Amino acid sequence: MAIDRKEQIYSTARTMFSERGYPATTVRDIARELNMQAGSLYAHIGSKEDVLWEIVERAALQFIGVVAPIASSQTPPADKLRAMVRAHVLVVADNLDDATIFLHEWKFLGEERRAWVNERRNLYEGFYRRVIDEGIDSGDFAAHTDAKMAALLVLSSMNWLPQWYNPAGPLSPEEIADSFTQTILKGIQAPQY
Amino acid sequence: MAIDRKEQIYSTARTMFSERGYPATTVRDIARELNMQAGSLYAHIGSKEDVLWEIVERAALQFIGVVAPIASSQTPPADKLRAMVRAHVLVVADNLDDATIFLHEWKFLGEERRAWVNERRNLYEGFYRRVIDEGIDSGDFAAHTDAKMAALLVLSSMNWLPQWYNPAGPLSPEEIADSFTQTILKGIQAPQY
DNA sequence: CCTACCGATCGGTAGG
DNA sequence: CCTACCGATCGGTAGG
Repeated sequence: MAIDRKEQIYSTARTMFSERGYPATTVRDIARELNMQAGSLYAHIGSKEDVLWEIVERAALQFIGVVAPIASSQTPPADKLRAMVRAHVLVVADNLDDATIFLHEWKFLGEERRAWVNERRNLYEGFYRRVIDEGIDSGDFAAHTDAKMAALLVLSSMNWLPQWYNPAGPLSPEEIADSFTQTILKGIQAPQY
Repeated sequence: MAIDRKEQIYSTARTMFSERGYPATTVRDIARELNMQAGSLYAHIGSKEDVLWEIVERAALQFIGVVAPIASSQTPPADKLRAMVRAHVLVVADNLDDATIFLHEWKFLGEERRAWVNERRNLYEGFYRRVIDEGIDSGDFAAHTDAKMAALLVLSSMNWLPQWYNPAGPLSPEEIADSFTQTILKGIQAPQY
């Protein structure tokens, strides 16, 4: 059984960055949890920021990797949006700490890395904006729908999820996703004749 | 013109706590901005945490103070919810830094103060849960509405607002509030006969 | 992975 | 409000 020290360091960092935040977590906190000396960490990591970066980058690519194929598929807009939100919520539920760090700790990265994150965020948000535009064009969603605001409503509910979601709670990720999308879809759907 | 040093310190702290976060802001950062020595701050403040506390407490009381009267008024549920969200968004728009700090930096307070914040949060969220319950009872909202999830949708959109709202942007606070509540209200309204 | 340590910086205080 | 300073701690490195 290969005990991968590097994985342990990242796992501990994930928990601590998520709970206390990046600046309030010290390399000594991480080392202590693993019964190591602070300096010994640097046999496995480049810097504290490198650890944050790897977590953030991984999370960004995971969200995009899961949602992009759905966004570019040929599916009716309402079904597509439902599938995207569901995929997103499942990733969050399985990677709560990564999602929290991705949403709140990326600002402590250096300038270049921060710029990279911003690009991916815009890309990701575009997926949602576009499905809603598709729905307006196809007549599935009401013509007066403000695509930007509707996308923001979807993204807000997903981004706030890590703050309250409890894996031990009564609601499954699927139920949460369905509840949100059901209300929002009904809220933006075109009048039925 | 009385230059209130204490107010200047709090004003600077508000900006910095909001932008960099509490742990990443040092008392020397605040002092430097005001052309003071770090030690001189302590003629006006008790501790760094006291400054955070005063900001968080003030924000909490402001949100509750503005929304509670509406929540307890005799108004049709849909109108009431609209008015509550509008009041909330106006407070956020006028106090962006306080809202950000209230939402994200309160966890760096000591245990007692953190508990106080948690109580007010629950109280505040209850206002929204209850209006939605009222609407379900009165038949204004669909009987199958999940009040908890609907309230969460409202609160999520409001809580994410400080992350993207731009006072120089094209949307007024009223327009933002109306857009969100319009979609959500339509999403949870009872079928019309 | 440890010992030992670096320069820098932290929140805060004493004494004017 | 400044000077001068406190003990503690920070991220990180050298040299084994």
